[in-house]
Amino acid sequence: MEQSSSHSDRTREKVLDAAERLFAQKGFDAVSVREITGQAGVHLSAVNYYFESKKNLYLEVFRARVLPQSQPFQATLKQLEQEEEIDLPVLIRTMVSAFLRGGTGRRSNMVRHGPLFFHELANPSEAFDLLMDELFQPAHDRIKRILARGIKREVEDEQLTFYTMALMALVRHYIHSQAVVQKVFERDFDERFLDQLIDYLSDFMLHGINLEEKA
Amino acid sequence: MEQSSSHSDRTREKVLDAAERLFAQKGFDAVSVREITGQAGVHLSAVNYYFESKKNLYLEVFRARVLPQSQPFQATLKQLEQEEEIDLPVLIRTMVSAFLRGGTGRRSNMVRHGPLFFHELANPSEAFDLLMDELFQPAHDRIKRILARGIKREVEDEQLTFYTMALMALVRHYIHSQAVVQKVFERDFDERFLDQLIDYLSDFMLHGINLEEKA
DNA sequence: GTCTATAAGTAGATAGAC
DNA sequence: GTCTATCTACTTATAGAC
Repeated sequence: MEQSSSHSDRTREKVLDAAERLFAQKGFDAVSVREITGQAGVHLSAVNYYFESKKNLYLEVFRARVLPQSQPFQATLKQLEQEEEIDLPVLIRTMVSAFLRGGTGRRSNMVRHGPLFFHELANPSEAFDLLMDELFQPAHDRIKRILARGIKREVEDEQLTFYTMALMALVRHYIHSQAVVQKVFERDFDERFLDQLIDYLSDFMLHGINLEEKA
Repeated sequence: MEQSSSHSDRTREKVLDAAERLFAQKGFDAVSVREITGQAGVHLSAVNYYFESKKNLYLEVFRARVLPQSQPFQATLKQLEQEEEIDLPVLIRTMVSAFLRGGTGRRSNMVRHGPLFFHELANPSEAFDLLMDELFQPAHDRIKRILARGIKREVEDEQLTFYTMALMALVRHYIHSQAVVQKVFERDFDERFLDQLIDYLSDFMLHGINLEEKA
């Protein structure tokens, strides 16, 4: 902690790498400390030395990896909120793309960390509050404000909340359930499919929102 | 098995009840056999006596509870597929309602068993194949055929698959993430909210599908 | 069918040598 | 900072008395 000793830093990082990967694959309970240190190639006691406990290591994965790496995504939303852009199709496509691509051209961190979110939603621990307060709720609020600006007609607040949740539900499904998606679509979850998906999702969202009064 | 001894039947059922509840709350790994038998008010060894193993008890929850209780829901889809009804708004509303209400007026089994699906999706075991083959895939195929009949214009098969997944993603979100939903909407997940939700979801689906060619 | 007792394994965590 | 060795607790599962 006090020194930037490259060796001990690397040991700590190796544990964090393995923990991130294994917790994402199996969730907290199904992974043992022995499994983590085994894959990291370090000694069993390294977890307690560097992180005090398995539980704290788990939380550190969220604090040191998940939240920092969601910054590009959050920055995209923040920027979109401040820009003068108010064209709904552009706004929606940019947000959908930010979710599935993480705001950049490379593989989305949201997709990489999807399984971690998923386990935490299914089995909430202290990390749930962290995710909710630092990621989900701020993102939800921003998306809601962005949609509000892009929608021309008057919309009730609860209706707007529903549109926001619809967007999150749709992208979340593709982020969290890639196995089911691959099976049903009979396609690999590759870059071409991601492009196609962004098209489908953007169009669907746009038309779902742009409704006239009920027939 | 061979006798309908009421005492032993009730012991078996009490274990199954507690297992269903606890596995739904915490998932397989986080629940111990002691916890199950403790809450059921029966002896520890009852699990191995009646179900051979913890793993098999878990599977039995799906075989004896989840799948049978999904019958009303599946029956609704089957009936909808065979009826001459081809009005898209009615078709969509009936399906959305079947998900969230399980096809009847009382609390949906889909909602009751939501956490079990959720844990299994996050942490797939043998029960995943069971759910996929006996519930998700058949439901998906039926919904897709029902939508195909209700949509007037020509639609590509993959586009149709996407619409089907959109419906499942939207309802799944409300079935699986009730905690998040309550927090964001600041409303209880009661009957009134369920009615409102069915309105929102049906409208959103309907307009999301009924798009003209892209502007 | 239900109990006691216990086996056999694994979990997270720690004291102390190096 | 990393290792060995071990502690304590808890897990599923089973053999055998009642």
